[in-house]
Amino acid sequence: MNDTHHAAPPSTLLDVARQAGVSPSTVSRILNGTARVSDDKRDAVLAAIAHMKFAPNQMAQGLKKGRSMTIGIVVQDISSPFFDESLRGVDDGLKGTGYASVIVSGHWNAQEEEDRIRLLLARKVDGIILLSGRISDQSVLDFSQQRPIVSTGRQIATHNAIGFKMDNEYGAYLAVRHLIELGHRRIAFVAGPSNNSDAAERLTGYEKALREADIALDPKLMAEGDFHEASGMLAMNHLFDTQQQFTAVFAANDLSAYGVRLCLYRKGIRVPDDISLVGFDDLPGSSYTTPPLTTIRQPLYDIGRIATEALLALINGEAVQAAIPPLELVVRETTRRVR
Amino acid sequence: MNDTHHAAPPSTLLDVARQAGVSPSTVSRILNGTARVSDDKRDAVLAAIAHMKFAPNQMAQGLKKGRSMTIGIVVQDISSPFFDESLRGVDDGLKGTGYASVIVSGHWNAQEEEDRIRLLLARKVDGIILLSGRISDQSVLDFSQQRPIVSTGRQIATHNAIGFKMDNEYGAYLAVRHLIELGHRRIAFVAGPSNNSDAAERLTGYEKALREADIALDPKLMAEGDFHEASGMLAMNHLFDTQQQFTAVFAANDLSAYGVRLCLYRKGIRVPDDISLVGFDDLPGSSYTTPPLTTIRQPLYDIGRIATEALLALINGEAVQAAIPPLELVVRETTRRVR
DNA sequence: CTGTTAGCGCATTCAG
DNA sequence: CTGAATGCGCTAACAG
Repeated sequence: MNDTHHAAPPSTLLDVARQAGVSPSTVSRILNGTARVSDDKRDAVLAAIAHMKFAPNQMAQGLKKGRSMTIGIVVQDISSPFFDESLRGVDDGLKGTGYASVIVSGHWNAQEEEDRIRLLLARKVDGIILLSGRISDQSVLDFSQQRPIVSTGRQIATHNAIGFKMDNEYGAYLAVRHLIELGHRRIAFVAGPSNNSDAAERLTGYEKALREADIALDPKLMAEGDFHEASGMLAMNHLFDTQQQFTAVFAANDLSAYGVRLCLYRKGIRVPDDISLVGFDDLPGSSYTTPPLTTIRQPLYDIGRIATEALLALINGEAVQAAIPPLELVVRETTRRVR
Repeated sequence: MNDTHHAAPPSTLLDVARQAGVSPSTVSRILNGTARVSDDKRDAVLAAIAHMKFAPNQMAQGLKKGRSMTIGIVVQDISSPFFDESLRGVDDGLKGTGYASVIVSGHWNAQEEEDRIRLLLARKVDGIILLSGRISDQSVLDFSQQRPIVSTGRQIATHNAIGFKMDNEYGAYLAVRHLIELGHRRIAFVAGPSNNSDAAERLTGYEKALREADIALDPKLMAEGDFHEASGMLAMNHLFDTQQQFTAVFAANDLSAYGVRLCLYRKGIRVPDDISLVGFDDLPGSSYTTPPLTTIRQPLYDIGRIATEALLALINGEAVQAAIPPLELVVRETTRRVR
């Protein structure tokens, strides 16, 4: 079973010290730039390091320094374009810092999310970024006693935990107002899951825009989805099955807008000629749908990037001053003036 | 600057031992099930653990046991649906194993990829999964001297490194044959980057299918893209600009097919009525394009999952027997018989 | 400028 | 069944 000839036993700092004829501390000093070292010794050590392809054992370093040089990222779905775009921001934010990240998923389940966070804490991550968590603010605050935490989707600000929150209500309001300005008055809404706070806020924005335009809210024009494509399609089918009349649809996120789009295609309804469609998020794929999707742009990449920079600041005890770009309407080609 | 009242100083195994009135070794034994312990002491220890919310420091454990319980994943683009779908497979494969993963990106650059791998090795990951690497097989073999490696896209099999390879040529052949069977003879090809081996193999498959049907290869019908949407659109524009005639397009991957689709939409060309389109990958989004994309299904999720199981087996010195489902044609709605 | 010493938190001999 | 002692690989005083 077990092969034992794995070759090249990883060399240690001690090996390097011996080979270079110096003490371990000298090697350590050179590695960390902790103190001045004479040129000849330095050269010898560097040569030994290169020769043995030595790289310090990060677990040992971490144990000693109390810093793992690792941060934890909690997402809810590791293969959703929504999270992945932010992860790219995190990745870029970490570039050149020496930090690596371990990514875990809460799968939209509060219990699992807490378990994962505990796992990260046991791994001694130096900080945590929470992307769209389900757990309570209080939990976050509790966890932040152990390690600094940056979270999206919540309004917190302590010495060890900060949160960024997008104004979902405003975004939805922008989307619907755009439709209203184009002359639409019968505007259907494919909502997100009611137990999701972002979804709830977007609903509020929808309502607000209608109210402001003196358009009566019609519950029959609203169908709940779950933020995925299939649910958008289902919701739309339901609207048609119940004979609703409308000239526009606002989907609570781009993914469900894709589903709506497919339903419309199946029914031979043209977009935007017959019906206008607006999404929310502006996922990378939304500029390449047919036709390109009008949507509310959420700065996903920036969120990841800024959260990372904020966390690094927290870790280093620096003051954090983070500003995330606001949501904005991106008019593409799925909306047009009602005839 | 630095706040020092971070509260709840993480308790150690020694703290637990003291609180329970036993020796550290006893606590360790209970934690690891290493030896029998009397019930009363066990209860006391368990109580102390619960009371102090103790969780063993994984860095210390790792240093001691020589196992970090972490595996490294190397992708090329952290926010590409292609990789993310495989990452989901990895995530599921790791579930319940106690392993966590640190994901790094090589950004399609061999040098960066090697650097990242060295980083992972320095972090003492217990194994590495390489998703579509750019580095040479020899490099992989060299790295595998230090830790087991499972890689996709290559044909290797040593005691410490195994590779899984999809038959890209066959997949492309399937795609083009499908088009030919529908009566198409002027089939354009939007290739992938020529320095990418998958792309090269897909080109070979395209050529093979044409040859088999006695259709002369027309270089003017081929345009090189880079696997991204924009390049698909550009390539298609180029084909139109140079007045090429064709009734079908085979795009080397789904992303570029999306770009092709948009170009066609812009020109008012209907799919599949005027032109048929086939992609490659079957990304999650491809069932929701308008119309849903006919493509070659690549078992992305399974690849991640199976690679993970294989790696875990390698780590544990078990025999690995992995079989990845073959590529298959998924006929959806972007292809139809030529009129 | 440099070597010696002492742990970081834990698992594992080795005695009892 | 259980405690004392030792060391994983590295850094940080502490002396020179």
